Amino acid sequence: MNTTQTPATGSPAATLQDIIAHAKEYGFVFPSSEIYDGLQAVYDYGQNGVELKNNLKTLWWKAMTQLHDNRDGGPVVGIDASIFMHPLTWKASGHVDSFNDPMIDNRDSKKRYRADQLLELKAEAYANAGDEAKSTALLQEMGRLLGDNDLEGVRNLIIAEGIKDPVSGTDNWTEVRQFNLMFSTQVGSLAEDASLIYLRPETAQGIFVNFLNVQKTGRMKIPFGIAQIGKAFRNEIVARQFTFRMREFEQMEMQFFVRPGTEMKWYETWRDTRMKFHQAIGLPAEKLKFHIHEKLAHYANAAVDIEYKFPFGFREMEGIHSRTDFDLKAHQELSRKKQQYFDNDIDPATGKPFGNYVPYVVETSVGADRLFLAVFCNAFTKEVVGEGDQQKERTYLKLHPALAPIKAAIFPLVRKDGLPEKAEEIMKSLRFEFRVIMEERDAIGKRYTRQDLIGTPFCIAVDYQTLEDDTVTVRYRDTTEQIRIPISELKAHIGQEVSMERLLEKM
RNA sequence: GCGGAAGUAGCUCAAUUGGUAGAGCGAUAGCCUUCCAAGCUAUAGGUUGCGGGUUCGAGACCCGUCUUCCGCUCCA
Repeated sequence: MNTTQTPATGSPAATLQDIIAHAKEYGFVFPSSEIYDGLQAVYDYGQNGVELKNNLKTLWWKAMTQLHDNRDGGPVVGIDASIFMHPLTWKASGHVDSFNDPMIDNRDSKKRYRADQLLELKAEAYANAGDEAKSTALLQEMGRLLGDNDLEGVRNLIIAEGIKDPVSGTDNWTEVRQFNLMFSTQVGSLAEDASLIYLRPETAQGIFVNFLNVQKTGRMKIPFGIAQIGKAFRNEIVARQFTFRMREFEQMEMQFFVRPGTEMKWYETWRDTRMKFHQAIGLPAEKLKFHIHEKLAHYANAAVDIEYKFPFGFREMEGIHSRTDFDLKAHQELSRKKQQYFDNDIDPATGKPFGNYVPYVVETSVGADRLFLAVFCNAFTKEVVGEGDQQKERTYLKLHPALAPIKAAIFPLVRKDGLPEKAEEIMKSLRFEFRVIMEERDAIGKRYTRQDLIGTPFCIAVDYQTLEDDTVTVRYRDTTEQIRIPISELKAHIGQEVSMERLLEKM
């Protein structure tokens, strides 16, 4: 896997290591707090990475909100909910109860067990042997220890009870660990008054708890959607593969509220809409596929992933879930606030309005960091160019111009005779429209290459002819070919290609 | 979590048996220059991931630790 192969295209295959090295070397992704040896599974975006990521987020936002209005099946509006939420939120969502298990490993068998289940089995054995008192006492002791979060006590109890691993037959246990999905912190400036809250493990709940706020204040009619981009936090058991699985990550989620019974139609619609998005931004169809979930989460009645072929294989990039009315119903029960919608549309079956109901929800959830990684991997290109002795390797980022961090670089051919001044004039006229930079140092070939490495789609060269007739050459990144056009046409010419509109039109 | 590999300048990598840490590229400043990383000059940049040990002496050997990659495992 880590050997460099030469596929039929003549380009050496890019490995994840090449991509990680490139991402760091050219200011896209840095390991977090690297000067302190980094922090596992946490990364920072650099000066170019943040531009690319922002472009992806903007594009998603526009694709969701601008392209879906009330004339188009169902509008989508956005919100920005806070990361802190009332602790009961996570009780309602199921995150507190489902992901708080005390785990213990046996060092000899390498098997992992739930510590509470081991003790329950032992208690059951006592009960079966007729010693009800001992069984009850054990369960009570376990309950007390778990209640106090005394994990060492739980381990001691397991050993004291002589519980052995059924596989290895030994009691060579590791310490008991709580595999908390969620990060917790305290709210309250005084320690004794502080209460425990969580950093959200998904952005979806911020949408659910605001469902009625948006519906009422926006006079929204079902079906409609609420979109949100925001950070979420999860303690991953195994954090691996660069930015693919991070502890702090950014989600781009949209919850689409529908009339019960219509959810499968909308599920299919959104599944196809989202696939089109990924293809429109330049991810090739052969590197994308659907993966249907066989095992469904506690809240879903249908689920499919859109997977991208990363250098380490096909992996989930986006999930489309039919979440039923699970979340709104759970919030309704726990908060005792109705999460219902009165549907005035006439039901053709009865001739009466559909009436009150808790809406069903179709969710699309894509990881901004995973989308970034997919786009970055796909753009990373190594090509052998030239012939014979002139042959050399060329590396560049084949990013769609609308996604590139910098849209155009302006180079005076030489640093004299007024060319730098002319170049600066052009730069200043273009920078109101898009991100441009000017470079005058070093040989022009080197300047072209530097821009190739960060994916700048256009390089504008100012030469002596420019001084005579106000034309410049525009060099295309992917082909290195050049055309000569008047300065007055630059804005329109480049603007056309770097515009997000061209991408949105394809969706 | 288990097993394997690695960590030396911004990057890629050297450094014989344990004996003064180097090169290329890149970067920066200046000069030169009419188009694809290739001219000239100068400069900066390293307690060899971190901590301990062995030794007269450790980049190298030993222990621990952190980080990364690969394979398995896990992932509502």
